[in-house]
Amino acid sequence: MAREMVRQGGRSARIQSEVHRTVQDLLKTMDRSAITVPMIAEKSGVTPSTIYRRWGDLSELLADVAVARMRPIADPEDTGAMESDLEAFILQYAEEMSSKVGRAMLADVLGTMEGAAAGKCCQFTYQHLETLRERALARGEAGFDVGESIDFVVAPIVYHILFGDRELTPDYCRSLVSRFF
Amino acid sequence: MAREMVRQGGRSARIQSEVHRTVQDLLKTMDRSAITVPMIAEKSGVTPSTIYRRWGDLSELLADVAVARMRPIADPEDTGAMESDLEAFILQYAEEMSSKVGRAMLADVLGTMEGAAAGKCCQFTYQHLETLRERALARGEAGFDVGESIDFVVAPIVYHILFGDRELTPDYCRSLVSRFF
DNA sequence: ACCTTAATGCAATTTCTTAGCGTTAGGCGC
DNA sequence: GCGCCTAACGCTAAGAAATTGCATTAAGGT
Repeated sequence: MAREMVRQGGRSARIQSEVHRTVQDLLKTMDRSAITVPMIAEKSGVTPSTIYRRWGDLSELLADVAVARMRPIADPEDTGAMESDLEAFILQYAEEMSSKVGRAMLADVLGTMEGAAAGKCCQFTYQHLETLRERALARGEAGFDVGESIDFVVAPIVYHILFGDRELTPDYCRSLVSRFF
Repeated sequence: MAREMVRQGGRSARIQSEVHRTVQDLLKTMDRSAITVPMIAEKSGVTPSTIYRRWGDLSELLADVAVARMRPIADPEDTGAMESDLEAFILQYAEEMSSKVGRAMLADVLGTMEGAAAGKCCQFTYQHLETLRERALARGEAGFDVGESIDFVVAPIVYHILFGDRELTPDYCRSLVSRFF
């Protein structure tokens, strides 16, 4: 579910954004395990059956909301040099994702194998890295392999966030970046 | 929930293993999203309330089962040399985890932040790697840093499994290992 | 402006979850 | 071994959530 809307204007869109907003509000206020569909329905002024029909179940709705929140609004900061660009991006990425809401979003996105939630969300970081790479090339720098940067830098960060087996200090993140180059 | 049992013999243990077995059976037969607590209860001859009391909810039960399945039964194979040891271990790890049930287990384990499911399961791979390291040292080889091996080899594999953004070929896994050394 | 139909609302039904209470059976001291 | 204590279970009823059919609303195209 969580289908692409066939009708993307008017009431349908209004309900989608209303539901999304309500979910985000609730995520701030309470624990995710306490959130229910009827609860979201009431707070957003929509009947539960509408939510079930459009999103299938709670986990898919949460995944949908998480993906929407992860969707980038701006390109990563331009610091003037490739390595510092990547470092800045990674530090921000690590901070966002390791926060309480960030981990919740990751869990929501990975929690449902249905839909392309995980795929979409990993595309976002891929695109950002691609932007950094092109920017580097435009400057005349050597550039870097985006796939390898994911293996060397992004993957370890995500791993440690998910399994909670290591503190994600800025120093550690920086060491990942410098190890990559 | 999914607490360590206070009483670990007799009926309680029998029920636990019966429920676990039933869950594993169901996972083979049907999609995870179709499995319900009452369903497990009936097939295992246990009342639903018992399951809810012991495990809290379905996701925690699934996580518990997944951790139990991931718990290693034997040390990794001894191939005679450190690099081939690690390669063999990683190839098996990648194959197990990228399978349908493997991905489901990962999702289950990561799906619940309650309990230490994720922590336990990442400890298993840590211990295996530590075994390989000690084995290497006993042979007089240089050994390797377990944490770094996770960053360089395990993390990329897990990342690509979870986000489904890349085919996990044996060649790719081998390249991760050789890149690490 | 009208027509078609996707999408929603409502309500009844089914299914799942929770909680109280009595019963069973480990584990422990004797 | 024998009996006590209580963790853990089964049963049942109440409560909450999920599903489904049918009527209604409102996009989007003609």
